[in-house]
Amino acid sequence: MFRACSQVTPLIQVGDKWTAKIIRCLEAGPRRFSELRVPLRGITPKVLTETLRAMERDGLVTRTAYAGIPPRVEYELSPLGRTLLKPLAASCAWAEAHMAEVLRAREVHEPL
Amino acid sequence: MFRACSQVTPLIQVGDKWTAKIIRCLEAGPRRFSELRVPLRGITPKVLTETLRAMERDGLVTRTAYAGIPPRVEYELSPLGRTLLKPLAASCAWAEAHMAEVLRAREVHEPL
DNA sequence: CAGAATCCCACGAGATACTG
DNA sequence: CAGTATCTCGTGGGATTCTG
Repeated sequence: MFRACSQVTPLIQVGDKWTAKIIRCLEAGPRRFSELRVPLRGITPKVLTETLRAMERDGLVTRTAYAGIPPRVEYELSPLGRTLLKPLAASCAWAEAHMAEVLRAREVHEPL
Repeated sequence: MFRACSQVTPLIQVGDKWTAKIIRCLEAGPRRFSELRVPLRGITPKVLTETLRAMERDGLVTRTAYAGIPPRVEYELSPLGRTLLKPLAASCAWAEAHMAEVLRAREVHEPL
C-alpha cells in the first residue's frame, strides 16, 4: 500500500506503488482528490481511488466528503498514518545516502 | 528488490517480494543457496536466483562460487547491503508496533 | 469535481522438469 | 548442489469513457 522515495527505481516500498508518495503528499495537511493528482504525475483516477480506499481501510487516512456541487472530498493522514512518516523518512535517508552507489553498481555490472 | 516484515500483508517493502527476507537471512553471515531456501519457505529456485542476481547487480550482496563437486556458492551481504539493515529495522519496528492496529482497522471497515 | 465502469496488457512469480 | 528452461496464471495498474 505505499512505496518510499522511488524516483527511478523503486528500491524501498511501503505498500503498493503509490502509497508512500501519497503519504508524503498528505504530510503537510489535508488534500483534495485533484490536488493529489498533480504531484503524482501520471496516476489515473482509478488507481488513485483504489490506493486511497486501501489506505482508508487500513486506517492510514481519513476521507471527508463535503456535500454540494461541485463535490469536494478531502483526504488526511490519520494519527496511525502519521506514525509511518518516521520509518519512511529513514528509508528516504538511506536512498539519498546510498542510491548513487546502487546506480553505480548497476552500471559496473554489465547491462542485463 | 527487497521487502520488510511482510508476514501476512506486505505493508512495507524493500525492492521486490523477497529481498528484505533475504537480507535478514544473510544478516548473521554468509549463506549458501540451499540454506536460503529453507527459511524462505515456498520460494522457487528460479525466483531465488533472480532475486539474488538483482541484489548482486545492485551491489547489495556478493556471490562467491567454489569450484568442485558438489557445487558450492555462498552469498554474503556487502557493506552497502549492511547499511540497509538499519532502515529495515525501523520498518520492522513500525510493523511490530502498529500492524495490529492496521489489521483491526481492516476488520472494522466492512470486508471488501 | 470525484469518481465508477470497462477493457486490456505486461510482468511478477509459481510449478515443473532438466543439467553440469 | 546450484542452478537453467519453459509454461502458465493472476493481477497491478494504465487508458479510456461515462456520470451524479
